[in-house]
Amino acid sequence: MASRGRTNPLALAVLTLLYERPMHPYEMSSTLRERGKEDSIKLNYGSLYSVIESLRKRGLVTTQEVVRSGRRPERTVYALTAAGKAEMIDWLSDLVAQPVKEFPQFEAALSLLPTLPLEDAIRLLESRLRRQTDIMQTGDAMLANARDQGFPRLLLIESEFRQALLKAEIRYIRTLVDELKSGELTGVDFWRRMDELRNSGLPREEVAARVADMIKEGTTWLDGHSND
Amino acid sequence: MASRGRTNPLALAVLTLLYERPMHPYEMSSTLRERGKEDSIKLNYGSLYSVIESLRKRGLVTTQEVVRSGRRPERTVYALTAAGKAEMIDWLSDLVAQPVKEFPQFEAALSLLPTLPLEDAIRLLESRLRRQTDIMQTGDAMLANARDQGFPRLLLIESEFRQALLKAEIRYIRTLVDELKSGELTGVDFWRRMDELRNSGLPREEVAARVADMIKEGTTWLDGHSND
DNA sequence: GCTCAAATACTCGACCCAGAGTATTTGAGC
DNA sequence: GCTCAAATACTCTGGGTCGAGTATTTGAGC
Repeated sequence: MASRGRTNPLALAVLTLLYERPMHPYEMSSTLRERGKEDSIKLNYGSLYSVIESLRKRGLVTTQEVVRSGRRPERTVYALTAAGKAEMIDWLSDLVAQPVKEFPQFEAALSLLPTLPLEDAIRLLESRLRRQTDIMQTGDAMLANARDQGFPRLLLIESEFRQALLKAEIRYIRTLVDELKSGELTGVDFWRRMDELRNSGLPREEVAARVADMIKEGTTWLDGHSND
Repeated sequence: MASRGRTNPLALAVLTLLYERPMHPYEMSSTLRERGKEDSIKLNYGSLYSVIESLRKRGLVTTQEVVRSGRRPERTVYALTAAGKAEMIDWLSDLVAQPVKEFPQFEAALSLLPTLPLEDAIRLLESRLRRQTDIMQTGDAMLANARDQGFPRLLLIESEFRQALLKAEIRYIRTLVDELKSGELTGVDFWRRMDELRNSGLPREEVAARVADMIKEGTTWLDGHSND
């Protein structure tokens, strides 16, 4: 298995493009942009040229020819090798079938949320909700429009997927805000006491100690739930 | 706004830990692990030491003391500065309130899916569904168990959130598989014809041309839907 | 009191990536 | 036919990240 260097999905996109026909890097970037892939695959020039060079070193693509029109920079045209085609199929199949653990920033933020005062956290979450709702509506409008134009849904599944996740996110946060406000989420009472402690300028070590205690009180639940 | 160098959320986690009390790096990593944060914030030693060094350079933490017990390596204890506390609050607030565009690998995979033969794609998606379902059940069991132990839900919101997204993902893929099988998703008919073309060893350029045509036929729908 | 695995505590180098910078050419509008 | 913005086509550098490697110490079990 040549599963080294499967970090940047942009490299996979390059392989799929060269599966269609030989291309030079700049053309790859414009094609990806035209097809709307830059919404799903992070694309920037620096990375593009360096992933292509790394594919070449690994023997997955070859430089087919170097053309020059006028005094423009040379355009190096790349083509897919047999190994490249195999790697493309293997990598893509893997991405489809194997869920990989990812670390969305907002999940990190949630895990640190009680560091902020409760009231602030609620305000910030509500502000996020408004923005998310805007994004969701724009996306839905775009999809509806595309459908009306007769654009095949097959080429929009990644956007539909993103919208589905976005909606789930919104639903979860809405519920969370409600439960924070009503205090029905267990631990919120404690959060309130923590905020009071922090406000009434007690020695920070005292506060820290109590906080640590409260967090500790129940860490026995930690058992293996690995996924790779 | 000192919003440079807000790349790795691990740095934010470090700031929140030092907000509780001074610590040395290894203790930070064990604390994060104990509290189950490594599920939500990617943690590895190499990054830990380098993000701390970068925080120090930016004046957000200071080295408080260097202790040595026995002939063990020295432990450098770090503390939060005033600027560090401000940055922590600002950064965390930002993460909570501002949705950031991310690029999950599976979304990339979906956007390239029609590169694979239809039947293979379906098989792979079904295989993913099985794995996702397993992960989901493990997660639900873990959450139920924690709740039974009296563990405060407040400290589990990031896991609840992850489960909510996972379930949405499963729902979407289930529907997608159904629609691929029934052919009710527009464009699947075209996918089938593409597969036939590729199978009946026609000149690759011929195939490529027809594929490109089909993809092009409808790219006018592309209008701005930016979010940053 | 000996052994060996696990925990403690970090270091290092190779690779990867982002984004600003560079230089030319085309083409729309006056 | 001149100008200037947009498109074409990359290059370079600095910083970030990963994961394997190193070296000591504790402690459980025989």
